[in-house]
Amino acid sequence: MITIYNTQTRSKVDFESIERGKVGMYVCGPTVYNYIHIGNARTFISFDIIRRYLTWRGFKVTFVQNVTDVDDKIIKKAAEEGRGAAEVAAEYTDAFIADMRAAGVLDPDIRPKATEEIPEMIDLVMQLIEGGHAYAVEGDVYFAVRSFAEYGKLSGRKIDEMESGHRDLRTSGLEDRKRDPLDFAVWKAAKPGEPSWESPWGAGRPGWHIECSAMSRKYLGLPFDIHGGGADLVFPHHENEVAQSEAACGCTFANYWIHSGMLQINSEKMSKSLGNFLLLRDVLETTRPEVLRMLMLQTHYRSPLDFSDERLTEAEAALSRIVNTVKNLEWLEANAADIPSPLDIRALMAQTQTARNEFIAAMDDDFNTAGALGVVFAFVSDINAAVADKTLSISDVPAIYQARAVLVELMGVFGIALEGEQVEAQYPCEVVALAHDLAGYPGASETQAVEALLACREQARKNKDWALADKVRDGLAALGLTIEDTPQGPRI
RNA sequence: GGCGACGUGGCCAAGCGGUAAGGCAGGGGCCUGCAAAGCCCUCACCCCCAGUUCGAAUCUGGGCGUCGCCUCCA
Repeated sequence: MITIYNTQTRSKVDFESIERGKVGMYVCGPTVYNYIHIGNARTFISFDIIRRYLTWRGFKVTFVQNVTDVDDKIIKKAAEEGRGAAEVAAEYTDAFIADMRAAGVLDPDIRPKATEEIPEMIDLVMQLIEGGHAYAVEGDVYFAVRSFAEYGKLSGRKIDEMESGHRDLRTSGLEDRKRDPLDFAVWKAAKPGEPSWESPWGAGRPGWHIECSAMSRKYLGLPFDIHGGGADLVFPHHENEVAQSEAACGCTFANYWIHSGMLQINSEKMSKSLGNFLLLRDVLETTRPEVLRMLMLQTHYRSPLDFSDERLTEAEAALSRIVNTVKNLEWLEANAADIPSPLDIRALMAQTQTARNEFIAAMDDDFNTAGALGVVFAFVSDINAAVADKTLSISDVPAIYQARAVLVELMGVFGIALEGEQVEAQYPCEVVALAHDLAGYPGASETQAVEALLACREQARKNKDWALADKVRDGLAALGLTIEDTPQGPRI
């Protein structure tokens, strides 16, 4: 059973998807007015790992991430640069997608753009007005927070407390048009020169919050399973999404709210004023994406994560420990000799099994990547110790192969590909997982050992490593097993 | 002022009532032509105080400290 910390209940709860075996997931994407920064990357990588894990655990995940391509900041940027807002948005949308791919983040299944979903947003606004949850004022439309009794339930705030404690709610004249200072715009009247769409309230554009409400509803339906984003979006963005969506449909919006912690640089908040604002693309100039991921894996996704060059260096060293072990195992497989074995195969296979189980236990517990990574390292130590200074026998190859396959598989769940050619355990992992599950994996059965051995030989043949392939065949022959190569593959 | 999070070895970090994972760095040894990698050993009374309990890093209360959100923000 997977447990997830739900922001709304502020507790870890068992995860049950709405539809058995399927998960609908929505993660707020960026507003494309600049290249994304390393903090954005933390959030997106966190959810990439969550998505990969759910997929690996057997869920069919539908992952939706929007691009907010119409917004005040984009308009401002365009004005500064003397060009169109659409042009600015298009440039940074492309850059965003390129940056995500460079960081090893899988593409979402659906990546809606706000500007292409305007009719759905207008529909939603109309619904809110009809339901008495929103009102139009001179071309603007505001959501009436007092009309939604549960306003504040996600972020744990109460309307009255917010108003009494709020600093400067009534400073601008604009606020007077609202019935309540906390009411927020769901539709904004266009000023001259701004991008706009026709609507029942005149030319204008959608408010930020309504975009996500409309797009998530359209592509996932309500309610859906998981809504995610950075912790700084809890209020007001997500709170407002809940209010709009639930006021309109009269149902629950999202069952689980997952928020990733903020990234800090050298223990300080990242901000332009502090001069410590790091773009993802700049970091990736000098850092491999696996190393960045490794750094992020070492901290739980909900905790603040401190980013620094020192930590990057440490992450690189840590990763190389795993890589070295994989390389070592590859070498051992290729150089197994026809001699009596000094290796305790059963122990190694049991450790492989334990590692896989404990990895799952850690990840099932609210995606505890740091704990899971600890399991991986413990496994690496087990392997290294088992194999240290030994000349291995042909008969050890299945156990070695399995250990390596699982190591690669588990790191693959994190989105770190250790190597791709020899072991077919690189992502998509669900295929591998399925195969293992069907075989009652992991176990130490002869059948599996033989299968692993056959796979090994096939790989060797593919690499035209005839010496190794023949060694495997001879080794099996010595055990009384004869391999026959058929058009469908090897058979015993 | 309101809401919330956190404080574990030199650094990072898991831990969710039963006697401190893991990584990085450091020290000693082994292996090695040298090195790298690796192996073995070594390095913590978990911010302070009080309480609950047979037993607490883990629960409760009170301190001290750090940070985040409350405004656009991943």
